[in-house]
Amino acid sequence: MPRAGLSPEVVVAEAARLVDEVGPGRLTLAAVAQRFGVALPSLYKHVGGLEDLHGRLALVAARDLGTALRRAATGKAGADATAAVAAAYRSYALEHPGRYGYMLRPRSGDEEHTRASGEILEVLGGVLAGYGIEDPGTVVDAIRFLRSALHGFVELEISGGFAMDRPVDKSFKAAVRVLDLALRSWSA
Amino acid sequence: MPRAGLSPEVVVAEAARLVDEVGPGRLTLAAVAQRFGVALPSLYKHVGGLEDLHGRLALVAARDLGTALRRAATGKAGADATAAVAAAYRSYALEHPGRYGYMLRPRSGDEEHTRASGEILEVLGGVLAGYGIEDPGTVVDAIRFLRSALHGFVELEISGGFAMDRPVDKSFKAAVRVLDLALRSWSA
DNA sequence: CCAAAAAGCTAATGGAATTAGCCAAGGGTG
DNA sequence: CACCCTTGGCTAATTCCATTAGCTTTTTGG
Repeated sequence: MPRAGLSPEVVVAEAARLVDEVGPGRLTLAAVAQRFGVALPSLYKHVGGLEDLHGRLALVAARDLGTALRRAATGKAGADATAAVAAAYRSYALEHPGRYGYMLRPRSGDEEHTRASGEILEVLGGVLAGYGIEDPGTVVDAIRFLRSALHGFVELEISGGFAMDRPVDKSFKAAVRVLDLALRSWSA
Repeated sequence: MPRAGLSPEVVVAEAARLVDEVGPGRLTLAAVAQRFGVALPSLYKHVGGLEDLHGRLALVAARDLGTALRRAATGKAGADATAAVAAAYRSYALEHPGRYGYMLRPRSGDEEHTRASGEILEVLGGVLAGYGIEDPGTVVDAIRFLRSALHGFVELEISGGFAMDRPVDKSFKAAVRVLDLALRSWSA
């Protein structure tokens, strides 16, 4: 029997692809194994089980989203930065709805996930810097608000929560506009 | 064997209580049956299965949240209404994190859920009316923005996404303040 | 009082996760 | 080159859950 060439990274990457297709909550080790043409228990040589796999997906999502946001934000400031980061956030979530759904459910005590999340927050903090928001408490409030709006929007969009007869793109544009507005006048 | 006095409503209510305790994704028919001291298959006399139960929880959540918001909004306008509705939204989600997690995952084609969601949107629309937002497209945009911010905030809070050293209450107050600000200047 | 619907039950099936333990592949060392 | 031992696959067995089928008892309405 030739070997399948698995590794934790390969397994997680395939699981991520799979979950983006079938949706979060429908990820099974059985389906992952099938994709590799491998028996289910073989996966346990690379990941610790289903829970562990979920946690690894959370890490992948947080990391990839963080780098996407970082890329989008570089060289921009103010409204430009807000728009670019928001668009990147939405794009990532829409293109990877499965893994995105796991992002907020890391393995408890996952150091790396904490770091990856910190990267996301740092990018958002960088956006805020362009608005002259300085006071530490205020920065946290603004980051939380920005993240809430972005997360809420994409999750509602992914789950089909925007059923009214109006292009979601337009609503997103409007949301970005008003986010910029809110940030500009935050200190006031 | 005496009867357990089950009914669809009773089963769903108990499942809702259970899922608020154990968290969404950890709801099993086995656990529900155990709560009633009943064999698992007995539940199938009242609900159509696990998927069906999920959908019913989604309906309960949408309905209850809708009435909570409606109550909070009555007799208020402008910033008061925004604050009251936002607080009610957050309270409901924090007190019922399990069922809240199912709210956006109705059985496909569930008429009643659509109606219940419509009630929520109507309340939010009522809040917007107090800000003089009139243009239909704009109203939809604003409703979506408001809902995104609220949903995103409570979901991040529930999932432990607010780890930074700052009381979440303060951040929520700030979010409500800036939401009011955004709505006031939406037309501008 | 009886019949039939409703509400429980047990039994059987199937799928998924997990654990244990076996065996071959293949890489490094003598 | 041969050997060993780590690694990565396998099968088998267990457990848990969901689901379906079919039986029995309760309840209720005529």
